[in-house]
Amino acid sequence: MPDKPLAANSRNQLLASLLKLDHERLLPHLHPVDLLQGDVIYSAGDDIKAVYFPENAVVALLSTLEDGSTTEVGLIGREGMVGLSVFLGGAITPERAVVQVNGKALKMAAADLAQELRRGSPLQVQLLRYTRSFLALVTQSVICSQHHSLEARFARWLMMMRDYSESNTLQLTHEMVAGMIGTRRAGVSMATRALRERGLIDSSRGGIEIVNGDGLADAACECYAIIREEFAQLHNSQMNSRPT
Amino acid sequence: MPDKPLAANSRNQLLASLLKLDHERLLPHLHPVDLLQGDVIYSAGDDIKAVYFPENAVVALLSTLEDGSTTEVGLIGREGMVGLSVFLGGAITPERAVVQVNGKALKMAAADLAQELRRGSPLQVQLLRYTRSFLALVTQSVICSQHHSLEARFARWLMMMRDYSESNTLQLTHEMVAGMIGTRRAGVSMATRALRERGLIDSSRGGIEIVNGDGLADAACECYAIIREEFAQLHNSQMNSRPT
DNA sequence: GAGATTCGGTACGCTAACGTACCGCCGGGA
DNA sequence: TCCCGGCGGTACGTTAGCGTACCGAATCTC
Repeated sequence: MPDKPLAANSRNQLLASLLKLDHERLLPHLHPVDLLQGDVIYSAGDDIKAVYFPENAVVALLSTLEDGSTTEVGLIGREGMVGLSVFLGGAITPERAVVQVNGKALKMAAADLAQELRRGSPLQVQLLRYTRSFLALVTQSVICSQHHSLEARFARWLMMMRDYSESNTLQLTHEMVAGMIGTRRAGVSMATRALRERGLIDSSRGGIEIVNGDGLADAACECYAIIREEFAQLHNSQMNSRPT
Repeated sequence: MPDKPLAANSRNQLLASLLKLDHERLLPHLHPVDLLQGDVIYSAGDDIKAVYFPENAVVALLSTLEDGSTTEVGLIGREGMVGLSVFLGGAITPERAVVQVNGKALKMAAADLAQELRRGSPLQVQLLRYTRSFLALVTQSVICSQHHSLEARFARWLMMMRDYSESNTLQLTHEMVAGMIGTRRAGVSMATRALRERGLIDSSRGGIEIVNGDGLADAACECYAIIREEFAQLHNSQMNSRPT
């Protein structure tokens, strides 16, 4: 099975898994947008006016507590959609969605998505599957943040960012990472040093480079492999239901 | 709006929200079963042969790590369904499901559920809504286990169990609680003592009694109120779409 | 009622991570 | 070119929670 997307198809796997017929019906409602790192797509409690199908952008869902501390509860990339709540029957989003990696996405009005789903679109089945994988991701994060060390979680997060962005070079400050994995900035600095001393990453001001992906995967907690497996299955099922 | 269920309706809110017509069509496929504390409904990786709509039973979803440590990632009661994965397009369950509180549930073959959904049942919409709330629950647990103290999480958990079981008396050992909130047994013992000294709970061998619910709610982290609110909304929407 | 088993209380040393703070450095803007 | 704000390195005291272990009490079994 070739990995090359059909010309008419989006690089977003959710959309790419649709039959050409369905995909073409959606096309007029899909508007390409550029997402820039730091862009806030939704704030907590926002009405969702549009959903986004990332093509090569990566978006993080952040949960915030009363005291201001935050933790990332999910990452969304090519395989999914930002704004799942709309699909699940809600109008507002409980979390902040922030762009982590620059890239393109296809924007669609929430109303258009609702309309498409009402007509019994195959997109429904794909979104259900994606919801399942996303739920698995969040679920794993619960036990991960309960039992795994900062360093192991950091390594997992770096690997996931690498997979999502398909790049070994990540532009981010320790402060941002701290907000993602839910710790202090100083903790990230120490974990960075530890991983650098093990020869797994290289770091500079505002950036981290992964120099030994395999090693970093070993340094990551088991959650990395589990989540990877879940999304590999999702990817397979998306590819299999794809037109030839 | 009376809280008294219609004679024909189940005490499970998901089912109760269906139109009489739809509900009656499902009836032949719904088999009452008694769930006993400790019963393992699914083990991790199991094929899901049946789903369960709890009426007054409470079921916990547990995630387990390689080293054997466990954490509860979700609770399911009257408002939902055990076996969401089936609805989300999966055949196997990633987590263990264990009965926490004795009670009745309605069992339905996975195949029957799939069939019902294929015919475009209103159950679909209800399950989507429930999925949304469940996802919110898991999401909140991520940030909770990252930032809140053992004692606060314990208090939250007790309050949630109280709400689900509608009883101030919970039968459970410290060991079991430890497996739920993902800590040591000894930690639960200490937290129990702390809450008892504050006059919020009473404890005996194999049991905990909540003597001051309001106080315990205060002792719980903010996550309790957030989740409660989410499920209150779900409950409202379930009641509103219910036949009169 | 004796013996076995489970359960809870408590203690000890230990470590990961916290909150905080200070400082030097790099890089962009005036 | 200088300055200033952001960023990262590092340190210090503190603490929550861990792993472990031991003991007595409650409960179950026969």
